[in-house]
Amino acid sequence: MVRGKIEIKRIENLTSRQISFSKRRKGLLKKAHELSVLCDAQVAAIVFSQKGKLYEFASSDMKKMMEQCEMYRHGYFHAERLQEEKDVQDLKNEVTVMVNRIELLQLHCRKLMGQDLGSCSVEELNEITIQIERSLTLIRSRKGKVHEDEVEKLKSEIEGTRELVNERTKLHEMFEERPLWMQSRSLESEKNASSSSSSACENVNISDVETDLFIGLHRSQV
Amino acid sequence: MVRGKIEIKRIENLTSRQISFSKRRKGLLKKAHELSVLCDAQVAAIVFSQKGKLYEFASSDMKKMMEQCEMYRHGYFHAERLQEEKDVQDLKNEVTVMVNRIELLQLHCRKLMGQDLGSCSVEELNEITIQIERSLTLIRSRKGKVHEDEVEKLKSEIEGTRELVNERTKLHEMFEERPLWMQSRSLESEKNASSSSSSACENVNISDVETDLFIGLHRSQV
DNA sequence: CACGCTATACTTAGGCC
DNA sequence: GGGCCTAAGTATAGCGT
Repeated sequence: MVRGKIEIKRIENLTSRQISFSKRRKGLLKKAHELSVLCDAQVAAIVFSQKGKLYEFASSDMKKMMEQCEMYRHGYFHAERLQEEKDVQDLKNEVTVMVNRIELLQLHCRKLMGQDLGSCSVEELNEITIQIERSLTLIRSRKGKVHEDEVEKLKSEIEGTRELVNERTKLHEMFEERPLWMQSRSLESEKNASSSSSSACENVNISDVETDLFIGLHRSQV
Repeated sequence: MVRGKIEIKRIENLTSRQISFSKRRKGLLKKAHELSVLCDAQVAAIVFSQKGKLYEFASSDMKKMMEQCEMYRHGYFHAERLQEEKDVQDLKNEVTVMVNRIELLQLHCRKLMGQDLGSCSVEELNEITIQIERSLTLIRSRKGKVHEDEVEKLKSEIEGTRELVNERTKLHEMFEERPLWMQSRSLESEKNASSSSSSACENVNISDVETDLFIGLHRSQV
């Protein structure tokens, strides 16, 4: 029956090929199984027929590996994948909500700014007017407050300055004579008045000499 | 040499097992190859030695499949994965931008409504005041317009009503005689007046006849 | 380990049911 | 398709090198 040894190349006769496929496939899986048992090894053999039918052998560990592989191939880990999709959907929803929120806020702002009033009913216009008048009151009161504060601040600054001046004056009083010219001038006028009217002549002369002296002192101070 | 047929169970002798493993492994891969060629099928055979060394045969398509499988196993498709991560990041950025946008808008709104003015400088307060005053003007003008429109509408309604009344009156005039008693009475009085003053008597008679004719025509039309 | 040998066991092409 | 038969071809256990 069987003559020469067969050549390893595609069997052209369909029937023969199908028969061979069946026999050899069984043989291969059997041998895979024998190998895995006899030699205690991890073995897998996978065969697809031309029609796409799957035949396989896999020793226990291999089986696990292949299942994992299959899981990854069919849209990787389902749970993970679903979670990711859910997260993305949540984010998108969030964005939508925000877009709406922004539009509403914008509309509100625009209405407060007197734009896009075309869609407003008379009631709405009244409400906005009331709101804006209230705003105006609030802002004016705030401005008033700010101004008051400023005035207050300036006043306290001035107060501070006056105190400094007072302190300086006090210090002058405590550690110095009152400026001499002040004293002398007042004395002078008094003396002139008194001298022109009726007083001692030597006194006038003495004050004259003293006056000269004071002028000199002032000039050196300037 | 080889006596009885061997039993398919783990070979206890290590050396024998290793030798068998080597021989049978080669045999298996050879048979896998033969099957794939002879029968034009997709075949893969994978063997791990106890030491973890890998030996395999895979026909072309299987090779691709296994590579894909490997890719999936090592953190599924890189490109896809990266794209997904990028998309998520983009969405998150978008959300952040929107959150900022909303905060700004809210602040703007609140300021326009006279709230949270604490942080405003005098200049800003002035700006807001100007804006609000402008708004007030716009809203009032809008209100005025709305009222005008309403008045206009009412007026035109009234006008419409009046026209209807006019039309009704006209129709009455066109298709109906003035109530007979009115006409007769006025003619009567005129005749009485004219005849009683001074004029041709035949003329008065002729007009009487003509009037009678018209009355006849009108009655047939109604 | 790898290779060769050899007797034996296993596989399988071809045929038939 | 599957099962059986048979003979030729193949694989391989156990041995030696």
